[in-house]
Amino acid sequence: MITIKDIARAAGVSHTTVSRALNGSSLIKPGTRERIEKIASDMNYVPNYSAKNLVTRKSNTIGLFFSSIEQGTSSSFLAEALKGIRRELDKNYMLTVSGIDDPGSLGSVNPRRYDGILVMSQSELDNGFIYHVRASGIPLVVLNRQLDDPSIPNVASDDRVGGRAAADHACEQGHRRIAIIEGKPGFKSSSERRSGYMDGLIAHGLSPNPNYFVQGDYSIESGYSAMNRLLDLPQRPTAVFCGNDDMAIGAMNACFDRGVSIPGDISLIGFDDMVFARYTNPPLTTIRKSVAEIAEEGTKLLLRHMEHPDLKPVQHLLGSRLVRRRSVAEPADTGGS
Amino acid sequence: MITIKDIARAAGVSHTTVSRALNGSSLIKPGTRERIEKIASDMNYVPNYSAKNLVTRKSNTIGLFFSSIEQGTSSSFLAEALKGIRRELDKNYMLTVSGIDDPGSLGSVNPRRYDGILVMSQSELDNGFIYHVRASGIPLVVLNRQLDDPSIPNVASDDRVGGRAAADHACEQGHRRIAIIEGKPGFKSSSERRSGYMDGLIAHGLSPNPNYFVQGDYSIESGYSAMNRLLDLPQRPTAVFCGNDDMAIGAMNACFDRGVSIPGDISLIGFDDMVFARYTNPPLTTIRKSVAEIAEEGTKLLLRHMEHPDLKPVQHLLGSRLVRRRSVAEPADTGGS
DNA sequence: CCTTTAAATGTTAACGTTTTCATCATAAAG
DNA sequence: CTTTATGATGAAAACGTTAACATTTAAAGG
Repeated sequence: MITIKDIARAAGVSHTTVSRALNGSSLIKPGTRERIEKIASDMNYVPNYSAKNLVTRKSNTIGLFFSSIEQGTSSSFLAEALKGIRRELDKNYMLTVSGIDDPGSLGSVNPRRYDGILVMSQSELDNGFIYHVRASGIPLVVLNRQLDDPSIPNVASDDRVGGRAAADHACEQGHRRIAIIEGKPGFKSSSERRSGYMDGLIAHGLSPNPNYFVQGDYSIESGYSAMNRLLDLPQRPTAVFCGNDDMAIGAMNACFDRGVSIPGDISLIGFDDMVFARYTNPPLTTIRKSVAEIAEEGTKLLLRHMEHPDLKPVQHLLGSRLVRRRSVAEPADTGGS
Repeated sequence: MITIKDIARAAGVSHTTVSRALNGSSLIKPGTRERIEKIASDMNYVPNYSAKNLVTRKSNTIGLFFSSIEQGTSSSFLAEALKGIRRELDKNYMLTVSGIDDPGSLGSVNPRRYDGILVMSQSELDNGFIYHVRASGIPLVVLNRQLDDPSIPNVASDDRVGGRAAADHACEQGHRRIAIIEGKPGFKSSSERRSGYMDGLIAHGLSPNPNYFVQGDYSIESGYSAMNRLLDLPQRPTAVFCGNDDMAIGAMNACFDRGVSIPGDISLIGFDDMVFARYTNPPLTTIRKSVAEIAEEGTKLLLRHMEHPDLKPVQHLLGSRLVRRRSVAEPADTGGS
C-alpha cells in the first residue's frame, strides 16, 4: 500500500510537503501542488485514515443510532433517515448505523469512535442511551421525538400542529363525531397529536367525547382492535383520526372485515404519510411528516454543533401538513349540502 | 483521555504488558492480568481504535452498500438487512451504510477503511461497483441478487423456485389462464421468476400464452398499468402472478378502480412477502423471501472469507416458499367442485 | 550587493497501539 | 550449586499521518 512517503520520494520533496499539498494548505506553491496531486493520483494513493485520525483526534465517522431496529413496521423510517442524512453529510464522513439496544452499543460510544451522534428516537426508553452519549461529551442531536429537556439539540415534527390539522380537516368536512385512536401511551408524540386534535375540536366548538378516545400503540394490530372498539359503540363516530398510518391501515382492515365503507360510513385520517398511504383502498388522507427532512435538518444541526462545541442547543419542530386523498368524505347524516 | 501508558504507570508495569494483558495474550501471569484489567476498568479505559487499526492494518468496520438508497419502495429491505447482519456481526465491528451511487462511494472503497464489504444489490447497474470492490481486494459478498459470475460469493433467494411455487399454486387451485406481470427487464430476478413460472405452467400441462406476459418494472405504478393492460384483454386471465409485492399492490389498485373483485374475479400472487402484504385487502398470497435471512447468511459467509482469504467463492440460494392468504381462490368459470 | 521579510519547504516529534527482540527471573535438571 | 530451559516482562521500533519548529529560497528595499 502506498503512503505519502512514497509520493514524496517520487516527487523529490519531503512527506510533509506532500501532506500539505494534498490537504490544501495555503503555503504550497501552486506548481508543486499540482505536480504532487498528479503523482498521487497516478500512484493511486489513498490516505490511511487510521493514521490520519490518530493524529487529528477525529474519527471521521458519525453514528446513527436507531431505537427498535428489531421492530418491523416503521422500517421505512430507516431508509428515509439515511437519505436525509447523506444529503447533508460530507462525502468522506463514514456513517454507521446501530440499534440502541444492540449489545455493545453503549460501550462503543466514545469520542474516539464518533465525531458526532444522531439518535433516531421513538420512545422515552431511549433516554438512558441519550444521556450516556451526552455524558461522553460527543456532539449529539436527537431526531424524530420531541424532547422535554431543552439542553439537548432536537429535531422533530410538530405533532401538535399535525393533530390540529387533522381535526380541523374533519371538522371542515362537516364531521361532529370525531374519534381518535391514540399512539403508544407515554410517548410524547401520542400526547402531542392528541393535544392538537383537541385544539382542533375546541376551535370548532366541539367538546371532546370521552368515548371517542381509544388507546393504540402505533402498531397495525392495535389500530385494528381500536377500530373494532369504536365500531362497537352505540353511537359510532363519523370520522377517526389515527395516530399514525400503520394504525390507520389496521383500522381500515377492521372496517373491511365488518363491511363498513370508507369513506362512505366512516372517514379516516392517518399520520406520517408513508409510502403505502397512497395505495391503500381508498388512498389514505393523512398528515405528512417527512423523516428525510427531519434527518436532514438534524444533520445540519449536528454538523454545526461539531464545529462550534458551545452552541446553544435548540429544539427545531418541522411543520406537518395535511395531504388529502380519498379516505375522508362528508358525513352521511349531514347530507350533501 | 486515558491510554495504556497511564494504566501502565498506575500498575507499575510497562505499557507492553498492559497491551498484552488487555488483549488476552497467554504470556501474562494471571495475577498481573487481573490487576491490570481491574485498573483499566476503574480508570474507564477505552482503547483508541485509530492507533490499534494503524498497527494491525485492520479497520474493524464492514461496509454495507445499498443500491438505490434513494428509491422509495423497497425501503424495508434496509431495515431487514441490517437486522440480519447485526445478528451475525461481532459486537465491536462497526457497520457503515452507504449508497452505491453516493458520491464518493467508489473512492472510499479501500482496504484500509473496510475489512469486508456487503453489497445489497438490486440490479446489474451495480456491477461496476462490485468489480471495483473485487479489484481492491477487499473480501466481498453480494446479497439479494443472483450473480452470473461464479467467482464472487453470493447469497440470494431462489427466485426460480419461488416463481415455480406461485405458478404451481395457481394451477392447483384450478386456474388455467395465468398471467405474469414481470419485473424490471434485464434483472436476473425477473427472468428467474419468469422461468419458474413457466416451469410450473408446463409441469401442469399448460402452454404459456404470449398475451399473458406483461412487462413491469417492480414499481407500484408499473403493476397498476400492467394490470390494466391485462384487464383490457378480450379473454382475461383468472390469476396473475406479480413479480413482487409492490406490483401486486399496484395491480390490486387497478382492480379496485375497475370494479374487479379479488379473488372473486381474479386471483393475485405476489413475491417478497413484505410487511404490508398481510394488510392489503384482501391479504396478499405471496412468496416469502427473507431479506434478513439472506443478510444473515451473507454476513456469515463474509466473515469466513475474511478469515480465510482464499476460500472458494460459492453461490448460496435460499429457499422461498408460498404463504397463502386470501388473494387466491378457485377460478369462477371452473366452478366450486 | 547586502539586509530584511515573506514564502516555500524540510526536520523532527508526536498520536496510541502492537510487535519483535532482548532481558530477567524462576524453576527444573544435572 | 551451576546450568539450562522456560515463563514473564520490558525496550525500542514501527504503523502513516499532522503539526511545531527550523531552515532555505526568493523577493523587495535600501
